[in-house]
Amino acid sequence: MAQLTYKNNKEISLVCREIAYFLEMEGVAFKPRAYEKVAEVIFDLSEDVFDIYLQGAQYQNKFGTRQPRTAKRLSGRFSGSRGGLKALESIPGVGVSIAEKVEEFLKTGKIKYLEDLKKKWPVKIEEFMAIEGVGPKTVRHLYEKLGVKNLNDLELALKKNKISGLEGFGEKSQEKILKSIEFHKKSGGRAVLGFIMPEIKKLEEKLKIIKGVERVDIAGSARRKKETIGDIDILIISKNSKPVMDFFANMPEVEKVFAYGETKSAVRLKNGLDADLRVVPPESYGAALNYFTGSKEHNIALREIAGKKGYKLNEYGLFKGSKMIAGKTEEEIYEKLGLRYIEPEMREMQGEIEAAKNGKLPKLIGYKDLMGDLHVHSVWSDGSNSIEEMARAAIERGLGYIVISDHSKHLGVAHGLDEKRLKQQWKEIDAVNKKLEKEGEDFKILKGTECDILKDGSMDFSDEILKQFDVVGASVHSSFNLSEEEQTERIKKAMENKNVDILCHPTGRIINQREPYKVSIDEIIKVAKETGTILEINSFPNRLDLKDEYIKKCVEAEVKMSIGSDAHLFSHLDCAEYGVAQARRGWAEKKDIINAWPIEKMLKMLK
DNA sequence: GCCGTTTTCGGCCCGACTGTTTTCAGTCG
Repeated sequence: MAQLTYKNNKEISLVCREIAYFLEMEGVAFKPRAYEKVAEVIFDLSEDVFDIYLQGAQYQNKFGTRQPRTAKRLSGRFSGSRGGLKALESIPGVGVSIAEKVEEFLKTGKIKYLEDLKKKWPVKIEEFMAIEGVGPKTVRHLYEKLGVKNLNDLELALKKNKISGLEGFGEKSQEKILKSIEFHKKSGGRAVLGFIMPEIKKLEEKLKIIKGVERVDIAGSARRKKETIGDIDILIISKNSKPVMDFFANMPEVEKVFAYGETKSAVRLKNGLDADLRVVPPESYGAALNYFTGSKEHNIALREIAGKKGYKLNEYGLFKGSKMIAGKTEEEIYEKLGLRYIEPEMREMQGEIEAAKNGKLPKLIGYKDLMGDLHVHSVWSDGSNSIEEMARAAIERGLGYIVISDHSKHLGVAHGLDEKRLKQQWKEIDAVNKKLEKEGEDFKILKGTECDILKDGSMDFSDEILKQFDVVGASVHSSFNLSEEEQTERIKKAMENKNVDILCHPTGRIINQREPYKVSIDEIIKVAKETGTILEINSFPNRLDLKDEYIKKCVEAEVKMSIGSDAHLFSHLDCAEYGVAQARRGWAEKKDIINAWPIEKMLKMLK
């Protein structure tokens, strides 16, 4: 095989997307959608396309019985894959032609087809696509008429007032594009769901009390519980939409109104987020909720299924001819399509449609299933509340146990505990336990630690100390920049310690702030299985570490996980909700999460 | 360009809103 250049999925996804844009620009029918679809699939793929091309083998079962076309054409029957073109074609949406282009990209770092398009249209297409309201057709128009090739050119043309004179463009178009560019320059991407949720709930409450509003639902990626959201989608049931729209567009939180219609409005809020509002009548509630929840790809798949059954699905209902056969609830729509009901957190085109068809959907862990919290801090290290305060807050939330897991001495900035203070802390835990027991509380505080994994993989406490804890968590808090091999070895060594029960926030990422450290997650999962180490789903809103696709891998590998709030303040205990959401996005059931179990069973699972 | 419980041709999700039109194309979700 010729020398290959490594390309990650993002890069491959991007070139497919670029091709899609250029074809769209040329007005080519259907092809753009084909490339776009592949771009999305590859972007979301957890395996590297590069690896699939090289090996292909273990990848085969992921998409079930899907057979590559070339294989069938060449030999009439599929004879297993060892990578190459055939393996690429087993990726959904990839056929002969796209497989060849991906291969070319891996072999030469370029795709002639795309290079030719770029020569023909020397514009920075992906730059333009980030601008709200500008699509491929507009780009073509601007290039042909004004020679605009990039955002700088566009800004210049706008400032010189050149756009509004063009055919099909007026004053407002010019204004709109200029505003979009300005916003794009200062906007910082997506908001962390757990951080923005309080504001969303406030908004929801405000809308609920408008006269005539029967129901308000937050849909979109917030309902799917994505880690971050790009905008807020709100669905309202009301027979009279006008007052709702008026209220919405005139709220003090609104900075700018993009669209104002009878059933649909869109605004930008002062906090920088966009909010879309849709008002529908009660009989369409389920259809609208389904449509507005997404994901877009999931919706498209549903509509395709509807189409094949001779139905039509839109946000108003499921129709056979002009007769509505479902729409009031989401459940009846799925049922009429021959599918089991799919929870919002799973609607990401990760095989849920297939599973719903075959009755193989998991019974996801529920938001009320947690019986304890395995990751709680106190004033003993960097927390803000006492052990007793944390315990009482946990009791209020219906939990039966918490693990006080303060930092170890190596983490000086967090006031980590040394052996001496540790002994004192244990005394306090015993005392509070006794006090609570006297009060008749059925609650237990467990002695734990979030012990640093040192650079060489050894632990910050000796085995002699570690074995005295009820629960030992181990975390990487330093030396983030090791090579993947070194970091993986370091963590493996910690997991192999017979006293280490839980690997905390296994990849160390902080959303919108810090990339994960380089580590082989597959290796970690393998070692977790071998050593019986639990992997944590850290629930803090900007950690959510493990992420959903890794959770799914754990579920498949039968590696057990824990959900920890990582609370540094009693109110942070509520963050566990986001950990559960994350677990649900990773298809986890109660059996996969050890703190959804009673305390005795949970403790037995530890080393 | 991809795909198949309408299988190797002939389809491809669907509707709202905007701006510039006077019936529609472009964009978005």
